[in-house]
Amino acid sequence: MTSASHERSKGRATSYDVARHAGVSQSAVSRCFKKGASVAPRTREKILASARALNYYPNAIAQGLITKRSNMVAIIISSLTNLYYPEVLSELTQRLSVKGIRVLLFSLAAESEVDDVLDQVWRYRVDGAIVAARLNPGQLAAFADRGVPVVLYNRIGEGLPAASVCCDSTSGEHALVEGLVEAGHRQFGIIAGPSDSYVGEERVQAAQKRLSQLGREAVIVRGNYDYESGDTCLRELMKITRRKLDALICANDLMAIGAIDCARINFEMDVPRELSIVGFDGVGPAKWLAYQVTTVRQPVRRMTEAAVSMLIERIEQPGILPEQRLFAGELLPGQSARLG
Amino acid sequence: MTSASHERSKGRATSYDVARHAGVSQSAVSRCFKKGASVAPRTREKILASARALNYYPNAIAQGLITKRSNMVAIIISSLTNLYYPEVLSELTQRLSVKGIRVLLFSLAAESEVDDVLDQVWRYRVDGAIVAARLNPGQLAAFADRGVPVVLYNRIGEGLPAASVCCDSTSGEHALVEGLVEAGHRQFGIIAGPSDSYVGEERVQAAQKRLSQLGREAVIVRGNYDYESGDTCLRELMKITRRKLDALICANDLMAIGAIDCARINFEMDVPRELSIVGFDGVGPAKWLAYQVTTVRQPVRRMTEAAVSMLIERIEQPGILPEQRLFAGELLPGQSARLG
DNA sequence: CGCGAAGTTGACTGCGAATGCAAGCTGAAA
DNA sequence: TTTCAGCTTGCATTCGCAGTCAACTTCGCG
Repeated sequence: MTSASHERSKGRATSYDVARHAGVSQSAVSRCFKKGASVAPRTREKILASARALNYYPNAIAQGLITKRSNMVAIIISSLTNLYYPEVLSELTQRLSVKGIRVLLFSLAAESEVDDVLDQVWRYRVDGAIVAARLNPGQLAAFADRGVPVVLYNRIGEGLPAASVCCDSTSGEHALVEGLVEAGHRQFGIIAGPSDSYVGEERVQAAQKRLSQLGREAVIVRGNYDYESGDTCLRELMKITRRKLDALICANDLMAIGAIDCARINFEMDVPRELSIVGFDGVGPAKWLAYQVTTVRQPVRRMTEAAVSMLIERIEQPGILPEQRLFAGELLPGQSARLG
Repeated sequence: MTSASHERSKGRATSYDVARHAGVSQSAVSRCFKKGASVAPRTREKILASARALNYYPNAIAQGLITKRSNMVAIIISSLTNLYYPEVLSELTQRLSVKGIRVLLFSLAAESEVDDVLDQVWRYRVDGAIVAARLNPGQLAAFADRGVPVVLYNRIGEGLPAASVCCDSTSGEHALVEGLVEAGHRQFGIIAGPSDSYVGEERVQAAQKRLSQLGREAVIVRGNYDYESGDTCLRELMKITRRKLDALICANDLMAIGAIDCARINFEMDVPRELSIVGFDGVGPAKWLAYQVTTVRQPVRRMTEAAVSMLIERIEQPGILPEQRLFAGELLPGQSARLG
């Protein structure tokens, strides 16, 4: 049934086995699997036939050793459970795969694990890395030190310049804030993200700044980016503002959704009539009929495409200067807020 | 600033560099990084100091070549956007990481890509694979052929026996169906998953079988596992049943959520009073206040743990017989259905 | 002081493929 | 037929590390 065991059942066939089977040298076999190499058509066919017969696949490990290119990149993501990252990860993986690059995935349960993860990253001699987690300056420097190109995703280099792609929080938050102010909201609240989230802080600061430019201010509480945070933070804000809150700006969609549910179900408020709630990201559930969150959608496809091409550029010609690509988010009006 | 360039700035330090720096042989360095090896404490310290000074990290690629163990496993997942898989992936990655195993991630955009992915899997000489995608018998046989252990996740081997972990659909669906029947529902509908989903088919068959045992039958339409499917399939069912539908069984939570929204918003029905809707999986959003889906929760943590330990067993002692581990799901009553 | 066991250490080889170099081959022009 | 350019091909070496084996230390004990 399954293809019969050929000559050497111990271990997989090597290029030498194929060479012997085809009556050529190992070099010829090697060249056969490298495009642009000089091999006569007849020879190539003969070798490929032997390779097929022996079920030969070039050993990428050995190739990596000699060429010093593993064709693997590390993707380091803090919390995959964030609902926003799965889409990013999936996009990145598929785009890299098209370029012939494999993904070595590292998922962090806690920030403290970064150093352990980097240890592994160095050992595996990855050609580059895409990082969606917080790196301290020392960790970032280590990449430069070792000549491993990095592209930060929705982060910027702290202390050192680094290649990065980000979604511009400023224009998005400004648009949201302006809409809310124009619509006549009076008591603003903000649910921030965890303090180690770069984009989270940026979003909150952008919102705050625009609010104060327009002569308003907001009460801020800090959440954790998850659904429950939306609930608990909204409760806290309602307490602080004595239920006067009528506009809520959340650092991401998931908390906005949590807050919408909490407002409707626990406080029996009408969203958006009595309370406007806005988010950020444009994740799948934000579009669900029950929520239709007013939010800013990150252009994930373009961002991942940029991340991949920036990384590949840097792998192919090391030493390119750091570059930061900023993508504007798209305002999705939704139904969870009254905008002017 | 960054650690100065030592002797050889070309490329990273090798075990020879460390050996020279410490005045010992390369073998000694190698032994230093392998636990249980015989090295005098003084020597070990001297070597580790040199390693630190030179920023040496053992080359996992070279190690893999010689030991024939890459310490990498492939994880092959069909659609990461499924909302259920991110949690699985994150769990798997972290559990494997604890065992010193790295994850090479393959995300399929289409079923047709499986063969291309497998090609890469063979090349990278992974120690094993965890597969949450449909494999045909030939593809499964290829793993056995090459001696690469596989564990199927929520799938079973078609044509060949294979190690697998699954969540038992039968008992879960039976419980749901029994509850719905006892509560006196009369017109049943089922939204199935895509036909290439093993668990999807199993769930539907289990539900159907129990329904007919209890003297009921259901109208079935096929969805795609996503939110929109819940909407479109519910509309179709309402048309077919002329709005008589009062119990809806969905093959997963995401479609159940889509159906709940559609029922409430488009058909202005009260869920669960007029229409009971049940799902399967127990994904995060199913617990959200707006839905509180009546569903069966898969014990993801135990399942991933089982998958990892089964895989590691098979890596360490090849030839263990195939084994199927079936986990019972936990009925979560929720608020989206009236159960008897 | 001698002897053997246990503990350390280094030389050497090989994992599987890529590649520079030189040799062999082909065919076209002279 | 001779000659030279342009392809093909094989040889030998290299990548970085693990593991075998033999040689060398050390130490306890008689």
